[in-house]
Amino acid sequence: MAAKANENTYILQETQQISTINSNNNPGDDDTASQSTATPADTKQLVYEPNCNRLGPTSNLHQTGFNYVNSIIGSGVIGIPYALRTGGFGFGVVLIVLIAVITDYSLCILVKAGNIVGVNTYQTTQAIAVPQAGGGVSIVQLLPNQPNVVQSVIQPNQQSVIQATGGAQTVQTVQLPKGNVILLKGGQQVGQGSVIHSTDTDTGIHHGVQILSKGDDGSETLTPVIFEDESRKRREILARRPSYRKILNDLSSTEGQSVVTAIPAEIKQEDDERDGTTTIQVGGQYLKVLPASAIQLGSQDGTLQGIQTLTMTNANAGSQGTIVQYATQGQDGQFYVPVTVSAADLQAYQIRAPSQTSITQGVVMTSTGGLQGGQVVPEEASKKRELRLLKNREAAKECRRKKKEYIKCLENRVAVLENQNKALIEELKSLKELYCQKAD
DNA sequence: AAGGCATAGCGTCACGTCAC
DNA sequence: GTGACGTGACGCTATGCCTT
Repeated sequence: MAAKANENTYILQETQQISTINSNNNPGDDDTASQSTATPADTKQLVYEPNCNRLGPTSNLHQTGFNYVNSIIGSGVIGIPYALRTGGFGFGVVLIVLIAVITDYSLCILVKAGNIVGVNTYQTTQAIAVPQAGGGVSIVQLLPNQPNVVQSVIQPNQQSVIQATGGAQTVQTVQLPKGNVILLKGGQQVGQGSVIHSTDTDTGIHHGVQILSKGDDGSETLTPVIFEDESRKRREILARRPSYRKILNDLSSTEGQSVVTAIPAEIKQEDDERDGTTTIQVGGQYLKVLPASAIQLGSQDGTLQGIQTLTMTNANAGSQGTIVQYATQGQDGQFYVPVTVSAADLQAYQIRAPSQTSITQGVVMTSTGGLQGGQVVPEEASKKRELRLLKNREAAKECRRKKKEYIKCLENRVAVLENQNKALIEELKSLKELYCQKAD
């Protein structure tokens, strides 16, 4: 996809927070790039992020000026980040090159000390940065192989303009106010997952960069740019296998939800308003307390069908009740028998088996901790294993439930962000129209 | 109706993490 | 070090949908 001539507009909005770009994660890289450590002797170096979302490789640096960046070819269209050490500037800033592949063309964004200083779209881009007295890159020339030239005048912390002349894929106007939204027009595309290496050592705050691409058909896509350190954090989080309990606890705390805690340490109780039953937590498990009247051994039609095992384990040394687990051909489950129920009473406890299951295997009842109703007393090892399996079974259920809830949360968040993106696009539209009117 | 396929849910195992 | 817990991975089963 070739960018149409004179139809490229880049607008940055809001304060770009990238003030120091500190690359890392490059195997073998000494990772010393910073504003204070880079020296003119430093070789300009692209630092490759092996784990970043990127396509293609090819970056070659030239000692003169900026760097030489080959475009990355790929129909997938993806942002490709490289951090630069640019000691050649004499003041040791670290720059970023973000390449957004546009099929055969690339978008090159150079970020210096809080400002994006150069934007270009060429198949191959070569840039020269000229430092100015007082610090900062004030003039940037992007010199592609083709006769396209982009010149920019960058003033630190001020709106800057880059202009280009000539060539079929000329960038005509690049505006760089304090901002972080890049608007592309003229059929350009920027893929998801673009990454910018950044570390704001002063504030630690990163504002998301979003790239708005406008297609030939008028469609617009706003693409968030993921900062490298955010990406790294995400990878770290993923590597640590986050606990959905923690996630959901966070969600619960933010959403004002609470957990019942007014029950003694070992057993927590809460009432389920949905079905009127009571749920207790025993050693981390959540079990439903069933009154004798509610428990019937046998299906609704009175036949014993489907239950293969009925296991009773006393998780609390017989002082607080017994966990009863039943296994059927179709569905397993468990419930909690309070301590007030005697062994004789237990005879009255019956399992309300799922209606779709059938009981033909007989019932095996085992118990520990004083209840003598069982027919088989398992050995210690098998008892422990049974308990472990029981707990793990419940834990797996809980984990899956939380995972589903978490995924729903993410989906909701996606919907919210999509709406926000739409709103931002509309805002950009209106601002752009306003700007054009004033320009006229 | 039968078979194939995709999907969801479950139980279990293995492993990492954490608290003690 | 050890046990408890959470979670990914794997295999199995049930269910629904589609095709033949």
